[in-house]
Amino acid sequence: MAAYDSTDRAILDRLQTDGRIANVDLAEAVALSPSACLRRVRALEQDGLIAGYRAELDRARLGLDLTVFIELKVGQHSRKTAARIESVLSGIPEVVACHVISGSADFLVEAAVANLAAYERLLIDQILAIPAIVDARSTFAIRTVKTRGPLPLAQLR
Amino acid sequence: MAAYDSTDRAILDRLQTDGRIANVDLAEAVALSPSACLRRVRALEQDGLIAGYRAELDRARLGLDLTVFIELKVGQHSRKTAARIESVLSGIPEVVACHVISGSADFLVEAAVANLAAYERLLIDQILAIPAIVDARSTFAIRTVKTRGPLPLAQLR
DNA sequence: GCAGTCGCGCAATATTCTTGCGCCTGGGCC
DNA sequence: GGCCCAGGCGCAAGAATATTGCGCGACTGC
Repeated sequence: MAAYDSTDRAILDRLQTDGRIANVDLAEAVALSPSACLRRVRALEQDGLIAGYRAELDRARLGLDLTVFIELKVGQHSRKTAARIESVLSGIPEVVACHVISGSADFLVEAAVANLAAYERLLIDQILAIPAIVDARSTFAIRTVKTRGPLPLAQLR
Repeated sequence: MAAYDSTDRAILDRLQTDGRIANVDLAEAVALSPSACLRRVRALEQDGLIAGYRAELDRARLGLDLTVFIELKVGQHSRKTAARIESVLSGIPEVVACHVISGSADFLVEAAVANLAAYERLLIDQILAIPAIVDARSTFAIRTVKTRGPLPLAQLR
């Protein structure tokens, strides 16, 4: 499949908001029969547009009161060290997101931890323990206005 | 409800990975009968631990090739301007996350856009158009190692 | 030891998912 | 203009799943 219409967009839009909506209700919301709707959803999954479904948990209620952004600098760059660093970082449960970035740092990591003590353990024992990481600069989220918001669909063709 | 056990954790863990798993299968995965499992899930939803369910879309396939982090500085701070800025920022579809942060900037925004042209429009027409925003520093994600990863559950009591 | 509470599994019912099928529509081609 | 084909739809039936009431057993606190 290569072209998507406004119905597909409506489906994606709805599923981004409520990923567990019954197909019957989704169908009604986008003005299709359940069978046609389900076929569209399956096609979107097949195409990889829908990568999966996730339950969205509440950080505060989980006891994760601290969201921290950590910029990391790497000493000697090489394909090998980069791969190693990435695999270690993404294996840390507290690491919720991780990007290779432009600018003065090399990685931007988002971590969710319970408190400052947990943050310290994460930073010292896990992140700074990675060889080749020479610097870390942390920024704390004082308040989260929006997180994991829906992706825009306007550009979809 | 106030105390959670390892079965609750297992349920949350599973639902974070596959938010649309059939209750029958979830029940089997956590070694419960379907009815008991469903009651647990409902309780977790009621408690707000499960905030909702979302379809996870693929940015690249949506045509969102650029993830940008934008640090914003605010000129004169006041409760009112802060509230205004937040509401405008979270209303922008491209803004996928937004935090009030510590450090030299005031806001950290994550935006998903199609390309540099779209980024420019977002920055100039939408973000810098907000009064009281005096500076913006953008960092581009060269590659995304991990995004919207599962939250850690180890600290849950 | 006993009553109360909580959470479980079972089973029946309601709801939903899923798939085959025939129909309609629109585009390309004589 | 008319024909043929492909794609997508709705309908309907059967399969699977969700949902709820109910009784039972285990643990708690007295």
